[in-house]
Amino acid sequence: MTFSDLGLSPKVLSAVTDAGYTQPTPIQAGAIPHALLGKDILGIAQTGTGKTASFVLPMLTRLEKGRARARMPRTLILEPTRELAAQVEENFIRYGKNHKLNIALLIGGVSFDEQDKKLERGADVLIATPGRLLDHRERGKLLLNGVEILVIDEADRMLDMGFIPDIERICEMIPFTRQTLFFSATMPPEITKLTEKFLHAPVRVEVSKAASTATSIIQRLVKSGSKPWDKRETLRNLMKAEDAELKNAIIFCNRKVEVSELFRSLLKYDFDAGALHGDMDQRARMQMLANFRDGKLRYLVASDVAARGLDIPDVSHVFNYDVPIHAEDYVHRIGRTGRAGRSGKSFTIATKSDTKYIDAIERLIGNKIEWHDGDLSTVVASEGEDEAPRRGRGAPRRAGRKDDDRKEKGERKPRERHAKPSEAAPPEAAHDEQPVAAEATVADIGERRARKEAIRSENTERKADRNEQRTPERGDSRPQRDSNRPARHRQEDNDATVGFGDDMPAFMRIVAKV
DNA sequence: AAAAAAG
Repeated sequence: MTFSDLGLSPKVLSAVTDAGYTQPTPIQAGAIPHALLGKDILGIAQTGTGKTASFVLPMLTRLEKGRARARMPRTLILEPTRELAAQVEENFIRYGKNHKLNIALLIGGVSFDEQDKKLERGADVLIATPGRLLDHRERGKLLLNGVEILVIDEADRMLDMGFIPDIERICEMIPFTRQTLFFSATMPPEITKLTEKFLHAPVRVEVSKAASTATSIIQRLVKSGSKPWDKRETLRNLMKAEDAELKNAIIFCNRKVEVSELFRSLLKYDFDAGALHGDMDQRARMQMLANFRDGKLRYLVASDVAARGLDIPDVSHVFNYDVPIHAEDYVHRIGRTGRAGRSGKSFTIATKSDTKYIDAIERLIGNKIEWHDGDLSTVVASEGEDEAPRRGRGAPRRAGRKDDDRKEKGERKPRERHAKPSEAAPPEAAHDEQPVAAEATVADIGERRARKEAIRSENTERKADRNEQRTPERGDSRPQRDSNRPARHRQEDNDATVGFGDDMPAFMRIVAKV
C-alpha cells in the first residue's frame, strides 16, 4: 500500500513525496479513501499514529474545487490546545504547498486583528480552539454556514477540558450537509453520545495502540525525599547520570508553579532548559516549543499541556518530576518517548506520598514498574539540605539551614496567596540566595523586584547570556505583562514594589513586607 | 493535589 493508492490528488501526492513519505500509516490508509468520498469518519487513534495527515490530506484534495468567500470558511478544524492548533496549521502549510489556500489560525492569547484580516479575506481552512472561535463569532466576524468539512480532533481531551458544550454549540452552527471527521483516542460514554448526535453513518477506523511503544520504553521509578529541593536534587542526579544517553528530554510537573520553579532552578544549575505551561504568554510558548524541537534546548520542563498530541519527535527521555495524579496521564507522558519504534527511557520520581498513584498507574498499565535504585523504604529523611551553588553577592548566609526552612515557610505563605502561580518567587529565593530578613530592607525589596522581572522576561525570551539573568539589577530586563491574564490574578501586579522600585517610600514597607 | 481554554 502506498499513498498513490489512496485516491489523493497529484498536488497532494507530490507534497507528500517531497516530505519523504511513501507508505501511509494504518489510520491514514483506513480513513483517507472514505474521507475523499465525503463520508463521515470516526477515527479512534492515539497521537503518533499519523492521525493529523489522515484528515489534512483528503481535505486538501477536496478543497481543490471551489473558493472561499469572505467570513465564510469552507472547513473548520477544532483542537483542544493552542499548540495542537498551530501544529495542524503547519501540516496544512507543508502538504498544501502546491495549493493556494488561505489558512486562518484562531487561537487565544494573540491579537484579533490579524485573525480578522484572514477571515475577511476568506479562509479555506480554519483551525481553532473553541474559546477564540466562539469569540470571533459573537463579534459577528465569522459565519459558519459555509463550512463543508468539520474536524473535531482529540475529542476525549476536549471532554476532559470541559469543551463539550462549546463543541455542541459549534456543531449546531454548521449545516447538516457537512462532512464530519471525528477523532478521539478513547471512547467514553459522553463521546459516544456526541458521535451519535453529530455523525451520520460514520466509517469507523480504529487503530490499536502501537504495542511497540510499551515495550520500547524503559520505565523506572526513582525514590526521592518529598521536599522540593530533594526532588530537584534527585532529578539533577538522574539527568547527570543519563547524560551520555540523553539526547533531549521532557520533564513533566503536575502544576504550573512547579514548572516555573523547576525551570528556574535548572537554569541556575546551567541545564539547557526551557519551560512550557498554559500561563506563559503565547509567544513564549511557541518559542520554547520551537527551540526544543530545533534542538536549541535540550530539556523542556512542562505541564500536561505537552503530554498529549504535540509532535515532538525523537525525545530520548521523559522525566516525571511528579507522579501524575491520573494514571492515564502517565501513559500519555511517557508516550512522548519511544515513538516510531525508537527506544526511550522514562524516569518517574516518587515520594512516600505517591504510592497510591503509583499503584493506580501499575494497575492501568498492567505491570509493575521497576525501581531504579532501591524503593521508597530506603529513602533517607531529608534535613532540608539544599546544595545549590552560592552567589558571592550580598549578606552572608544565616547560620542554620533549618532556620531558613522555617523562614521560607513562615514568610512566603502570605505573599503566595496573592502571587500569580507562574511568577511566585522560587523557594530558592529564600534558600540558596540572599536570606530574606523579617523586615526586608528597601534594597532587598528592590532586588527581589528586579529578580522577579528578570524571571518574567526569562519566560518570554530566554537570554543567551545567563549572566544577564543573574544580575538583573543592571537593567534591561523588562516585565512582560500578559494583558490576557484573568482579572483575579492581576492583584499580584500590585503586590510588593511594582511601580516604586528602589525609590519606594518607607511607609510602603509594611505593605511590601516579604 | 492539575491542566487546559475567551477576556
